[in-house]
Amino acid sequence: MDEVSIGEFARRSRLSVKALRLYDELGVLVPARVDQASGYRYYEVGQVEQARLVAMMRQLDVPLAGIKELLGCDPADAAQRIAAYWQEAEAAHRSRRDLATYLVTRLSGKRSVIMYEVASREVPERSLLCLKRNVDEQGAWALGKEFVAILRERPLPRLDGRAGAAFCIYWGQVSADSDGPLEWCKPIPGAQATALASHYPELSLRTEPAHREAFVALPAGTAGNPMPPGTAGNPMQWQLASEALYAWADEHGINPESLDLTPEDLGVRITYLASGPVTATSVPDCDFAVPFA
Amino acid sequence: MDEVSIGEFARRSRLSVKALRLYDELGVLVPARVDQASGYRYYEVGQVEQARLVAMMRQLDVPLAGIKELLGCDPADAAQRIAAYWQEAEAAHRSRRDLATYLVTRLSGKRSVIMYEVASREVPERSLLCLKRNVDEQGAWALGKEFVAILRERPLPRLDGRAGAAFCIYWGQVSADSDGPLEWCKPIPGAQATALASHYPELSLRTEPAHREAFVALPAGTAGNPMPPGTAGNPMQWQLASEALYAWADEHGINPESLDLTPEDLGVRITYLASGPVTATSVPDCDFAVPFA
DNA sequence: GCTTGACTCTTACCTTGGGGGAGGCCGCAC
DNA sequence: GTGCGGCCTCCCCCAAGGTAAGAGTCAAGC
Repeated sequence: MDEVSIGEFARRSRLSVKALRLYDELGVLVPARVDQASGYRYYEVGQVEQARLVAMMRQLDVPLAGIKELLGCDPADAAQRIAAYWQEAEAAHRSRRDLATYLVTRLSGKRSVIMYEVASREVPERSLLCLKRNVDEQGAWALGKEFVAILRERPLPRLDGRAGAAFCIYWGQVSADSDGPLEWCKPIPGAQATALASHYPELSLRTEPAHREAFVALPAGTAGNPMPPGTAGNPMQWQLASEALYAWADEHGINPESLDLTPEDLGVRITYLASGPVTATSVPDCDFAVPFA
Repeated sequence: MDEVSIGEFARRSRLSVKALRLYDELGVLVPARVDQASGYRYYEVGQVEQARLVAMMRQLDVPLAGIKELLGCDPADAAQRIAAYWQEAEAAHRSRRDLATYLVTRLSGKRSVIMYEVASREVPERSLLCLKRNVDEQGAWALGKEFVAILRERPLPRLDGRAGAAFCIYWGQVSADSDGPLEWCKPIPGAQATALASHYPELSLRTEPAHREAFVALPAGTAGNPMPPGTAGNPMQWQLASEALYAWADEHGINPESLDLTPEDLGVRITYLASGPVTATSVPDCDFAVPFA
């Protein structure tokens, strides 16, 4: 018989007996036969391959529920999903690497560590088409998608580069339990503002006064970046950005209080600089801006 | 007063109230004052900085016990330890990246994926100075250190390159619960074997018959590499290596059974090719070899 | 001074992916 | 028949919190 006991199977698959029993219970890796009387689990030798697959995925920290799913779908599909999963893991790792670098540098005695380059820009008075709503962490994603969808429905005159880039403002803390308003904005040419706005009944038109902003460019592909940054995965990146802004303000003799930055990062504007469409997989570049007086 | 309640402190530090209470309990981050009557925790505003430090370290997956330690020692020391910790994390990540690549490639339909280059070599009859002992996962490290220390006590004629490189053989499974013998070996010139051996009473002398070995070079800096590979952190790398060896055997018409490789990787020889001394921080290159008939 | 609502306290249970052990069967060799 | 090792289930344990329940506290408004 090419049937082996759980202990033998554990040796061959390099999984622990304990893990195998758990995988059985969760339906991730079920023994070929379970003796009715004794409850003994018997695995077929051929199952070793699948067991090794499970072991590898666990090594990649794929949760067991995910592994179960992946084993269920066809290999090519699974490959694609693992690749996507790994891309996320890579992004998270890069993000953590930034943080580690910052931490080590700062603890080494450097007084203010500049991880991100800060710059300031003048923003002229401009007209904005806005979509503002109270959303929580889940809704943040959806709101951004909705906004993009509305804008894409009807054509809009192109504004060059950053001038035309959409951005969103975090008016309140956006997290699982607090749904502070989130406002998506798209600058439009002032001359045609009223005319254009009438094409978008879902959006409101407002005029933003001229002001100055300090901003940092956030590296592309950092975890949590694609969408609700600070909401999704990566408050640390925000923290590094804030830190950079405070250091910059300090250096340029700007009163940190006049910097419109609360500990909760209210009023922060994230501008999405993606040239292509923002999809679930694309990772737009973005910058983190704060107006100041 | 620059004293704030736990909720306010949570907002400023971006930590959850629950986490703060846990950190208090574990002594990682203790409030400046706890009201005797009400049990309310009050933090000083100045503690925010330390709280953010904790948050960052947690983001890097430093365990709370480790954070507590790091907060205790001086910043420069902490910086160094975090840097070391991060180097390990980087190594682990590279190792997982290899695994992800392998997994995706294999699931994409490639029949045999060669992650590591396999080659074979003729090993002539040679004399070995050996230290063999039953050790478990903890002891594996210690045994290697002991071996190196013994050899370094007294001079030994230099053998060039791989010919002289020390290696260790896993005669039994080395893990937390099974302490299969581990044997460290250093090849010495046959002519002077007996004379040399008399200088090392702690080591035994044996002659290894001529044989052929299939081997793969393992990338440097992979987690678990530095020392007890397969014992410490990284069975997956062994699995990829085994996989590569099996594929190679198949390709070269070698009966896999004649390959001296069990599912438990018994008899595997790890050769350490580090040119410098093997220390706690150096990460030697190594290869994974299996004799075959 | 009282009420109300927001805040905080403790306690206890849930999560993921197992590790460890106790107490009880099972099977095989001698 | 008697070990001995392997296997079973059941229960408790870990990190690092999240969530809920029930009770006590604080501070603002009236």
